Amino acid sequence: MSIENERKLLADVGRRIRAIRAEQSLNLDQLARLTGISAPALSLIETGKRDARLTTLAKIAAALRVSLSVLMDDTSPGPDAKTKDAPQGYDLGDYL
Amino acid sequence: MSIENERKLLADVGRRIRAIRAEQSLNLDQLARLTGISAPALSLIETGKRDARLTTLAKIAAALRVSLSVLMDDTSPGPDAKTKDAPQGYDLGDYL
DNA sequence: AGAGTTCTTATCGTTATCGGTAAAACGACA
DNA sequence: TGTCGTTTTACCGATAACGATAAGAACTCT
Repeated sequence: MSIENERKLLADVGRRIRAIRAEQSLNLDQLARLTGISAPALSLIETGKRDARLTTLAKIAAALRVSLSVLMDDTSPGPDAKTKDAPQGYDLGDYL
Repeated sequence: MSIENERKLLADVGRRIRAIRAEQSLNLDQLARLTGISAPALSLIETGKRDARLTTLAKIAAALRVSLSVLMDDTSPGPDAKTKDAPQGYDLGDYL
């Protein structure tokens, strides 16, 4: 996890939240009341400037009536990511 | 989002992390070195006692080589959750 | 230009995460 | 009963999230 990846992750999740909120024609104030999260905090999250906690994201997902994984949605076809079950191997060399 | 649901969410995510870590035969110390997160912090997260930030969960997911949504994995068939795209309707009444 | 709506940014105070370290608890196994 | 490996818990200090509030941008109307 590089620092650029972290920024990109936060930006992506924020963008996704904003898109879903727009689909439902909610403004920040309304989503704030639905979630109990202040509008400024939501703004920071949507613009990728804040590293929200898990329960915060869960509140947003619940208010938007989508699952948490929809917000994470890593359907970016990275270098052949299997997205699930890759427990074998993992040769750590003498790193550990 | 009730406070019980939040606790359950943290416990579930923690349990899932622990399960995946066990599959790969990693101990907390090894995962700590892979993620840069201290072993005590990982322990708190896995036992559902800490509300981790998004980038923290992302580091764990990366180290375990699974996608973030695998950690969230809300495949618990709740009351017919569609898990995606439910933007219509949403009658907020005069609540807003 | 002025008013209205929405979003952004800033500041303050409270609380929580997080890494580090160290100590305690829990195993298993001889 | 011991020790070893692992995990949990407890403290510390630094950083950051979060709510509240208020001020600033941006954008659209008339």
